[in-house]
Amino acid sequence: MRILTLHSDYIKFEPTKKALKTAPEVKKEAEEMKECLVVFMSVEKNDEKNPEQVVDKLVSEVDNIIKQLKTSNVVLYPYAHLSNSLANPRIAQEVLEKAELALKKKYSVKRAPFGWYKKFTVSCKGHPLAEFSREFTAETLKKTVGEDLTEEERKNMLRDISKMRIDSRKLKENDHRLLGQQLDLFSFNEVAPGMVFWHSNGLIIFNELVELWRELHRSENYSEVSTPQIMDKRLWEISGHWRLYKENMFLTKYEESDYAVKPMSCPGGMLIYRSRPHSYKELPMRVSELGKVHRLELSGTLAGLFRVIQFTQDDAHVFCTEKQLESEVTRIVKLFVGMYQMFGFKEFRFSLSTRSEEKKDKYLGSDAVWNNAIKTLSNALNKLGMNFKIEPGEAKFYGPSLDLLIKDSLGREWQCSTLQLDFNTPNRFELEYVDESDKPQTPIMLHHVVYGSVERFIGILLEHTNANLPTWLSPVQVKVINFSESNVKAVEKLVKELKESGIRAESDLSNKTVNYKVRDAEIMKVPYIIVIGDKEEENKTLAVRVKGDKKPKFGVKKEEFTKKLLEEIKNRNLKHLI
RNA sequence: GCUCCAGUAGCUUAGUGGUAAAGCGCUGCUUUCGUAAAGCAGAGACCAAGAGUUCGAAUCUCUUCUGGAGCUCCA
Repeated sequence: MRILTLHSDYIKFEPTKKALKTAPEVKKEAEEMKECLVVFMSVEKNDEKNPEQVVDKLVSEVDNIIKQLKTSNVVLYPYAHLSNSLANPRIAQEVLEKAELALKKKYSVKRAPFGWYKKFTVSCKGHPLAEFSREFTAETLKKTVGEDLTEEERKNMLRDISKMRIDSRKLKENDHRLLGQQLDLFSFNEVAPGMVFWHSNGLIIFNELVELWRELHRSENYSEVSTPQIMDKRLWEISGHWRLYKENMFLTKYEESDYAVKPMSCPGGMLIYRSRPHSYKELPMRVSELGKVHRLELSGTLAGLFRVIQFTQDDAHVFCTEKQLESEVTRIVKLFVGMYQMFGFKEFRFSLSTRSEEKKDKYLGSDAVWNNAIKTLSNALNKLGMNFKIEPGEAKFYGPSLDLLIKDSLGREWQCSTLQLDFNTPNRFELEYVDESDKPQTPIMLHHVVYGSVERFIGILLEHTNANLPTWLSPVQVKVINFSESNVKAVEKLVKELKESGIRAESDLSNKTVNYKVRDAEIMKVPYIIVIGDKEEENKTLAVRVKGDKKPKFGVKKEEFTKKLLEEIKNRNLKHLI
């Protein structure tokens, strides 16, 4: 809420015409008050969350001001022009009415009509305390007063935020949102729209994917870095984000300076590059960064894991010379293709995103630079014999990009991996290396992501496989079930041994029938189900049921099972070895 | 953000004006079972939040929040 108070000799006002259709009817008569405090006020969007608190705050502000003046007359004057983010009129009127009631207990109050155009004259006294303006909201009130919630407020609030239900009517059976709930992988909560709460099972998948990503990048000589989550506005001005991406960035403050929560990891990475001089001998220099990024998205675009506000980008930056560019592009394209074949995606194609002519001011860099970049990308693809389609107007603001589109088991196309050429950022950050003849040169930069967003990739993978994940990705790899109470110890021993050899094994010792427990493990998509009964204890073998099979395999030797399973996990096989 | 739709127990749903019903899950007891659901009993929701209409609201109206479909945007 914003208020402007004037200690006045008199005020006269008269409604002329309705400004809002919903405004209550009033008499079109002039009203007047003498020797009063005129409070011009506007109720703002922020106040909607807690109108009562705002009323309290308004009353206490008026109290404070009046204490210093010799008057007990108050005129409440709704004055929308004080703000450009007005509250809903209903709420504004409610606040106004409640404020009037509260103030009437102490003062003689007049209220100008809400939702009407009014003509008015006012005579301000002009002494030092005659004019004040104040701005406050429910939140700042909370902080300034510093009071804890009452027991009841806390309970109501907790009840309010503790639910988020899926409307499954229009979702397919294998929708990742439903699978995520069934398999206890992740959830969403209204306190963090568009941000994932990873449950233990889901985080296992997440971490396995990250581990694979790390292995791949390590083997191609990437070094991994990590940069801060929020950084000073100046950095984003340098990078160009402030001008071209500001509306998507979360802003915050630290000691009077503006900060932005990173929507991309690149600018931070540039500062690491700049932290010491570089030689041409270091190039190509490959750096990876698993960055949590936040992007303000229109609320209607959010969709499960597919589109979120906070996500994890498996970013990488390669700094190289112009000569090295094509071979780096080729290498990265191969990296992409290899990766998706690993997950069993067989169909894919490339698309080359370029600028559109109409919106040239939305991009950084000259024509020559752009044309050159596009040429390099298409050359590399042609040499690899990969087909691609050019998509004008799809490029990022700093350079053209090459996207890998994969087709999932449902025939849908997804863009996950992308490779972006960036001839601009290195210039803006004045990145340099020293060449053979000891002269400073600007490196060319490549950005690339393999998963794109780890969150979204998990969503795609869940639907692609209907959550029948390969063993290496399964949250629980082996479920061990006891036949009767006498077998509990044998089950516990086996689970302990499996865990010690690095297998994610769990027991189910609950007082249920074997049938029931097998069914439960099948529903939870556990790849291997082992039942231990007296027979197994006597013969020292295992009865192993592979997920989906109709019958178990009896008489499996424990050592052999463990060995094959470890092999399957280590090689990240898509198919079961047992 | 816009348009339309939805929000009832941990989950799936029934309940269209008289303060909530069921299945699964959970807890307890019985049962000791051979590869997709053993039996009985019990606990558990003030119906997303707020306001309004009404003698009375899960149910009608409005607002807010969140989710879904589409538009738009994107990793």
